Amino acid sequence: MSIIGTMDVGEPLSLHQRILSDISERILSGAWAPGHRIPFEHELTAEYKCSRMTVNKALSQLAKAGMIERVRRTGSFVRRPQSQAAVLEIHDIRIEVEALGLPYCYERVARHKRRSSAEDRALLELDSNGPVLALECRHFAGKRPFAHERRLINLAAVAEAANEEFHAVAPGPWLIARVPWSAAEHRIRAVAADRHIAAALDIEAGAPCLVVERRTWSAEHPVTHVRFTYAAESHTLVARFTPSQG
Amino acid sequence: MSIIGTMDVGEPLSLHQRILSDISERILSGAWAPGHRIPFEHELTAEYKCSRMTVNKALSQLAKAGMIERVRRTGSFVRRPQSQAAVLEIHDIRIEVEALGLPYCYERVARHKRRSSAEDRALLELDSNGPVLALECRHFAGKRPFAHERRLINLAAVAEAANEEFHAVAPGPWLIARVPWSAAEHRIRAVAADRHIAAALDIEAGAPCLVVERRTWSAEHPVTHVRFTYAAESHTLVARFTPSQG
DNA sequence: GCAACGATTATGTATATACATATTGAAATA
DNA sequence: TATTTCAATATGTATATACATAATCGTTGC
Repeated sequence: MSIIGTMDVGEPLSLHQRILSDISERILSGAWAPGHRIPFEHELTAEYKCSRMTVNKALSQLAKAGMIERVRRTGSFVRRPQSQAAVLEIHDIRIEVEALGLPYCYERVARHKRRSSAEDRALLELDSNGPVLALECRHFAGKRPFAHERRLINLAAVAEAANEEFHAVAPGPWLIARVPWSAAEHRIRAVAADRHIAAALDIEAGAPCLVVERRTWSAEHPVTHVRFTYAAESHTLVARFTPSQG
Repeated sequence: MSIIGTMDVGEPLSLHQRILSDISERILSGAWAPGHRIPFEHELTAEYKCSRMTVNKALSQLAKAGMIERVRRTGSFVRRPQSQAAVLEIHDIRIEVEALGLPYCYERVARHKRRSSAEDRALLELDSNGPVLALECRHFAGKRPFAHERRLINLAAVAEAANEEFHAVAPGPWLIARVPWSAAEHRIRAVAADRHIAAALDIEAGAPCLVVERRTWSAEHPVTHVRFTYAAESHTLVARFTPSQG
């Protein structure tokens, strides 16, 4: 799946693809258990009647994906699944709402430009007290509030944000279209709604909420920190697996 | 990072690695913005004084990773980051607890073997009413309950589980060591603790909790469904980024 | 018996080459 | 002018080859 890419049954697979899917299928089905030595390159060369380079490319890819481990002079071995790594797709909120079949609506609640406070610097992992833009927004699914957004943008990294009101466009898509980001860190946790959040999401204070925080860097520079808060009933994150690697 | 692998500065990079890191660095830094046409293979061949095959392998890898898009006769182009995909590592609870520097302790609360009920079949996505093993466990960090586990195991897929009491070993590691799994789906959400969970985790009823549910398949067969519940203060999931793909 | 050494072997990396394939752009034709 | 055709071009895939590198095995020498 993830490693192999989509397998169109119709078209003729390339040799590379065929070797890849054959082997990973045998591993994932359990036919070749963890620790099993898979055939040597020269054996696969014979089996598939192709050059060693072709086999090598496929096995190297499986090794990079973490499904097998290769050791010189000894052979290639099926690795046991180690960590339960999953790919979590965190989409734009508009897309999530529209996937529910509900009309999406966005509201900018507040916008402040200021010198970064100590708290701002902690959230952004910023050294200097340069200017930041603080935003508060709400995202609606139909009439109901779907998510609350509290965001800081480092104006040293994204100067043009200072001229944007964010009345019509949400800061998330605005930033994605503009800033190539190179790293991000997400933190996901459950919290009880404080009064402010409860009012914004139209729920009871103390009700459980899902909080997704994201910090984004672009080439070493902190770009933005955002905290999304969802009412418990409104939202579930779904992560699809990947089987491999340690 | 994810695509490039760890970059040891000390050792001499292979040409392949050098091309890969050079190009992705230029993309991630923003020097080559989304839509930008990166040099043709024959130009890179000249720049790095290597064969086209070497360049091709590197570019193919970047394309597979979703950083660039390649179109014949036209060139290769930097893709814009589309979805905020993040890799969420869901480790074994013992490892998480020990990472906190606390002693880990496991308790099996209950164990029932039964024909699958309608609810069981819904959770496992099972068709037939074959036998299942229902387990309830608690995981401790020091003296405090850290997580509550409620698990169903499909005995049709893992018959040997019927003979295991799970007194000494937690079902998670036991299964991982035995069953090669090929797919998993995670659902993450916030809930209020009901009375049962509240008692198990030693928190107030109604307190916010983080719930991680996982369904696992092995070669088309449902293997297990597990629901972990964490008290809000005790746990934060951390997901690291990946920049690319659509 | 044990350490040192070299031969063997499987993988790692790179090259030159060949031909297939998709797309563009210009020339030829209707 | 509109359409078809064809050559040029960049990528896609595969081959044969070469040499490097790491680990193992068997032999030799102490």
